[in-house]
Amino acid sequence: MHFKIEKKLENCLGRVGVITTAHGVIQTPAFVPVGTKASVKALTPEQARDLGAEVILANTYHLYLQPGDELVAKAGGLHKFMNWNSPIITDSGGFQVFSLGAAYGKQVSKITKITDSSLLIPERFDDSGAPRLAKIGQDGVSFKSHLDGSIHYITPEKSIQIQHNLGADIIFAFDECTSPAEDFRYQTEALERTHNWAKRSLEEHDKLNKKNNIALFGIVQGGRDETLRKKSANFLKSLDFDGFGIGGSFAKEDMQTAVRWVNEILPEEKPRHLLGIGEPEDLFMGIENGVDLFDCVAPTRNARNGSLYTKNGKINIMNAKYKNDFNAVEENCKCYLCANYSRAYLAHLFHGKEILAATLASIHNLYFIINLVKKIRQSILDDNFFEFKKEFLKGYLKS
RNA sequence: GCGUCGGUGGUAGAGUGGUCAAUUACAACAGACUGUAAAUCUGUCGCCUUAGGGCUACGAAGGUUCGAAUCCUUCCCGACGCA
Repeated sequence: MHFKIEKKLENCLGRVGVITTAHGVIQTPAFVPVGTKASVKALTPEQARDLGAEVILANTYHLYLQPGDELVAKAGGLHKFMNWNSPIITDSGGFQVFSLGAAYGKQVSKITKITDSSLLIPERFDDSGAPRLAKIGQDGVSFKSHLDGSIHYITPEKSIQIQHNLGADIIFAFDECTSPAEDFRYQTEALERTHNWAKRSLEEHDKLNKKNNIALFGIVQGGRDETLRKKSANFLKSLDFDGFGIGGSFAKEDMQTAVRWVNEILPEEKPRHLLGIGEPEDLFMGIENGVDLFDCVAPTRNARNGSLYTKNGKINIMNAKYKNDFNAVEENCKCYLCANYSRAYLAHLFHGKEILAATLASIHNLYFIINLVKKIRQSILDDNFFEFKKEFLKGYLKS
């Protein structure tokens, strides 16, 4: 993998670049659609490619459980298995440590509302007895499969081995994504663990990467604490990673400062991936603060649930007012949905639970988000990032 | 015409003397969703309300009872059986 910066955004951390991999280039900043189980839900790879995706992100834990990384290796690797011949990134399973662990059965996710104070009270957090499918052990994490209840112990070494079997172009170190509700003591302990796992991930990767065709990114954690975040960035910077992920579950208002603290420290010449973030306002924030890659399930999940992006904010296509609306979801949108179908038709597909609804809505949402990042990229090249940002957010956030 | 069974909120379908404005499902209406346990989840869903409650309701009309969707009578409607 090779990363080249083409232009920088003045007086801040933003930049435009190109990542070159064995399976092609990624023009950064870029949005990476999520295809957890080797499939961008509801879309064929051709559809994903046609709407502008240059790279996708799949998941180590889910593919390890089903169909198994060895089967994927036998099939000739992920690219061949799923017929996606462009770059692929795999996440390490670190997010599942969180989503199936501390967050299991709770309202917490990538973004936690800071107003929900009960989530920020440390005393509350002795819930070790609460049911969860992931438990952190000495050496790694014990997962109980949500598919059949079987137990699987994933170590950093194991995660890297699985990812090499899958054969993505960019892979991630195994980490522990923490909840913002954890107290400082726990965040410190978890960060030490993540750092230890980062080193072990790197060592295992170096053993396996004989052909030198796979890039490994380390993941910065540290919760909402400035010293921990900076400590993490400095530590990871000292190791020989090809790039970095910025992880964690955030209170929305903490995200910008956390990203900035980290990116001011991380080496400029290596790409940075803000993990799991992708709402329009977050994309502007991240890019302005030096993020090169974003992945997020929001466009595809929202699409399947009838929530569609427009330049005037999100709309719920199931709302009664769209039943007789024969306009496109978004006027002048060049996506396949808007070029050919009306709001009324899409609303009908959703009300009728037609499977095509998910496909058409996903095409639109992914096109919208991918294209938004492409426009932001172009605005930096054209020296009008801030004007574009202001104009876009004025319309998008007004409602 | 006789007999049997049945008529419950937008629909299907529970309930069969008080805890029933009525289980549940679907539909409807709205909201949420950020490294995918997610084609998922949450809320509302007779009318009015100063949110305490008030009012009208289980085919219709009478009746029994302190009290009826629930019991009785007649009528109307439907399905099936016999003529």
